[in-house]
Amino acid sequence: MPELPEVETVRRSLAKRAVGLSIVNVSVFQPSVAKPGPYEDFAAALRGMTFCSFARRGKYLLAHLDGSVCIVVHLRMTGRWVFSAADRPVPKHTHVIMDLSDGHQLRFTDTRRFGGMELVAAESLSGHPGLLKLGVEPLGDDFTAAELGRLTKGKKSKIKSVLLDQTLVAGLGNIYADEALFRAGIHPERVAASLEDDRIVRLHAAIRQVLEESIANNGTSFRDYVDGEGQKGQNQLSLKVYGRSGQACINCGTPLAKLRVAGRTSVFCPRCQE
DNA sequence: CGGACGGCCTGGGAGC
DNA sequence: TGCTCCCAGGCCGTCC
Repeated sequence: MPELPEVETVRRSLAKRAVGLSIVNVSVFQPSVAKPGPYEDFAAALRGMTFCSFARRGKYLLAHLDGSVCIVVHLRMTGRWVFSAADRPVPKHTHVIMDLSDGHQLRFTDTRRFGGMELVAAESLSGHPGLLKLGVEPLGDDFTAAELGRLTKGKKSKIKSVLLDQTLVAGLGNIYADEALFRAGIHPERVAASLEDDRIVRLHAAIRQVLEESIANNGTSFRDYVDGEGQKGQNQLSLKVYGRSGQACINCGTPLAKLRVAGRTSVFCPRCQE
């Protein structure tokens, strides 16, 4: 499940490999993932353009071309965007292939087809409906403990819901929300407004810590995630609660509990988190 | 406002 | 072995 650290890892690998290369040809095999349609126009518009830079906002990947156009990519659950040798076998569920000027290819593959790419003019980027509503970048300077305090103030919803709300903090998903709450000792169902100042400070630090650690480990490859060169990450080895329901808490040995919060499975320690 | 739920999709695993 | 069912969870839309 690509969340902020995974998207950031893809961004870094693609920036390393694809910046400076231009698009020779675009093949679209699944029109619904290439917007706006018709896909022939999508392909034609990209032909001849050069990748200038790769940016990230929340879980969105932004590929800037020629300073005038941006490919807005969201990997959702199972999306992959991989720089590949052209003679490597094309994986099942590959929906878009871009042939690059050095003979390599950029391949967009997405088993479940929740993800996709959208061509947006640079001047319209700030008005993109997905990007427009995004909240603060959790690794940016604007995300302070005081800011987290403002975001939770008066919120009657559960803290897990707040952390997953992309319009408040952009980039956390189920894995890092659970991991951050565990490190901060906070129960996922705690009402956000009820958190004491010291808990907010701990949570703020925990969020940045779990994201930074995961980026350092090239992301979490629990199921489908790979980076921009098809490599798995290593952060799954550092997870303390996600996917460990029923196993012993690393702090106190209590079996980790599982609960459905905000429609998602939440794993936590019933003793360490309150 | 907040929460619950369905829809979008496929594959892997459990259970029979 | 093979069938059915459930689950994985990002985001949007709808409804209460």
